[in-house]
Amino acid sequence: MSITLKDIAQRVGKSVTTVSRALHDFDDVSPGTKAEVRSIAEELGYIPNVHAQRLQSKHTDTIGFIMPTFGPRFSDPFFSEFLTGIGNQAAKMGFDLLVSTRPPGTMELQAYEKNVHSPRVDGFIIVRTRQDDQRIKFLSQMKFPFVAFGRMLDHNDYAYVDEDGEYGMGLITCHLAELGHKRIAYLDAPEHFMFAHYRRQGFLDGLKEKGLEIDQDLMVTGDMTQRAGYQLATDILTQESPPTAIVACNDLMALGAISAAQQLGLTVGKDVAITGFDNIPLAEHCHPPLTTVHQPIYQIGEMVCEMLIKQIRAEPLEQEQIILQPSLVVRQSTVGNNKPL
Amino acid sequence: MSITLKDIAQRVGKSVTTVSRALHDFDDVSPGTKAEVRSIAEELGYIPNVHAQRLQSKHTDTIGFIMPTFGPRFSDPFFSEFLTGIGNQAAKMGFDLLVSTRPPGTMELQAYEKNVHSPRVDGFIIVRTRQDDQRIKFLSQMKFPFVAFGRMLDHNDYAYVDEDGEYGMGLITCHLAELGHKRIAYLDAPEHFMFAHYRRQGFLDGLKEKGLEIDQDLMVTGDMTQRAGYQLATDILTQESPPTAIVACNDLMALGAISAAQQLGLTVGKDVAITGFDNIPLAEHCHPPLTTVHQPIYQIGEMVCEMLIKQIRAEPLEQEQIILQPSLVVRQSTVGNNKPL
DNA sequence: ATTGAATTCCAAAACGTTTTGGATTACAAT
DNA sequence: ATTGTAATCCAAAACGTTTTGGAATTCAAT
Repeated sequence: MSITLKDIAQRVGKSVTTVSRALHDFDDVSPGTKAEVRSIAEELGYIPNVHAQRLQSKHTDTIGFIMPTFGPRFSDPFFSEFLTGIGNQAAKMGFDLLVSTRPPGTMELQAYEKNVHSPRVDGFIIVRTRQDDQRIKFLSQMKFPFVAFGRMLDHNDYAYVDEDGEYGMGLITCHLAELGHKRIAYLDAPEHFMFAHYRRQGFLDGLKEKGLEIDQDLMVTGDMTQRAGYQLATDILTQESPPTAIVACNDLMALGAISAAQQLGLTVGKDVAITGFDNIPLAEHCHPPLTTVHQPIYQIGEMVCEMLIKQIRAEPLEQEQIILQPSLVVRQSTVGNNKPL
Repeated sequence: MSITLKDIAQRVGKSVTTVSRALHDFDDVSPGTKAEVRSIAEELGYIPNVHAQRLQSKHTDTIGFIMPTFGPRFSDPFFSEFLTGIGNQAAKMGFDLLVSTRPPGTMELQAYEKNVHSPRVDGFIIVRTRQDDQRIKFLSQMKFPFVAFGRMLDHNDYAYVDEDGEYGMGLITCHLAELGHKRIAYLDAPEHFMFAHYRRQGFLDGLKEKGLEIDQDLMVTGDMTQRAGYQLATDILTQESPPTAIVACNDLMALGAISAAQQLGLTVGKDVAITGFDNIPLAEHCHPPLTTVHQPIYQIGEMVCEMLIKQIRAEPLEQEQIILQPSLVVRQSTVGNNKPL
């Protein structure tokens, strides 16, 4: 059995009330009693029963994160890094982290409902916002605290952090245009993802800015995996008039595209330029290293978590909505130099 | 405010006891009352308060998973896939999942202690077992339920699932030996990891079986990241008498090694053979595709979770200890054929 | 001596559930 | 009429905490 306030009270010869208040440093407990209570609590190894606390206090000191997973073989490096960010920050601020995994859809929404109604968490972190995002609509309507990584188009009165994907993808497109590329393919993600929307827009803006044509045949969509990148790039590079550059909307697809190009005997960075987006750790140590846009996922995880906890505690936020300006990371997948050292 | 048993009791005109027992289908409640209680509960949208339930019932219906993370930029595809496995299985069996992130060490052990003493979870899932694993020692000593992914050497009386890394690495080593390789380098992981121990053993056994010498200069250790694989392979391939094959103890380091070799102008699969271990999704779609040993991480996550929940529920396990026999996946990083299609 | 204020304490209620240990009623068997 | 049994119900206790609303004591000011 574990130690309760009652046990301490008995040892000290005071009431449970006094012990509780001593441990919480109320000023109607004498310094002597406080010291004694604390020392005995320490000695007995007292750890409060969270369920009693939560039942009484009506809050859970827990934040919820429902991971939108796709299929069983779900292996996205984004999540482990992001999770580390929120996990570390939550621990630092004294919160627990409740994680669920659900494919987007009905079951996912039910998980939100369950956790809201039975008060399992005090707030949610939402990632990969979507057009017409049911999660955000539901939580907004319930007035339940949440912070999102990602914006929405119509709905703008909630707290979020996002990276300016439009700007970032513009940087990439201009970079390629300045290297002389005219026919540039684009490996898109499903359009319901907001990040895909912004990045695509940035690509189109970039083309326009540089006076380049948009070739619809060179715009294809995949599921963001390396496998998809491989297949789409293979298709595109084997058509009659292949592009000289491939812009992938994320690093994973770019890595697949690199493999595809190499499989076709092309030298990436010379015969064809390929770019990604996210700057995952893998991007630096592939061959050739990938030109991409950096996204500080770990830090975003920390920020989002901190904002959520402040919101839960009703502390003021300096900024409700944060948009990070990304930077371009130029590597050899666009600027060649693949000779042996 | 949310609906409680009291609210239902008032509406039905029965006691709280009866309402509770009706909802739990006890047979000392008349069928008519049960029906009425249920319909009213449904109508009011009753959801039980988990904290009251947990305070009363002494169990949490929650399993804990403390991710051993290394540094902030922690991006290991293993974790998202494994997490999906345990998350899905836990949801299927009606359990919540509490996740923490801690670098191995004191803070990590404190997290276990906190979650055990304040009864936050009913059991733990442990991954990447270590020599002299404090987590396992602590939980065993506390008689607190847990299931591990991974074995230990001395301590064997706990439930686990593991893949036979010794056998798997033996397969790889023999495969390379049969291709005629004599000088084979080994990219090891830190020796305190049990999986590293077994895989290394399999490599050494394989060499011995094929009558090959062990060259200590060709055995180097890294931190399992792609970056480490890149650097170690660069070192090894630029020494005076480089190996003809590199065996990495995991896929991530193997991918780094592939990049390193390519950076040096070598053709992987022809000039040098490189192998991994884990068969992460990336391994299939890199260039050249990686010869590796498959590890069904998602399924292992499911299994471990199911075993843990059964253990918590005191249901019998068919098997307390499961060792999976892995299979070799031969791809072009060892068997060449890198011509354009 | 009385009043007032400060200090230190605590019994009881409350949070929402489940469990315990009967109580009540109805009805058949004696 | 009494006993036994089955069916149905419930008051009260319990889980461990925090909060409420005082009570008791001390000591200084009047």
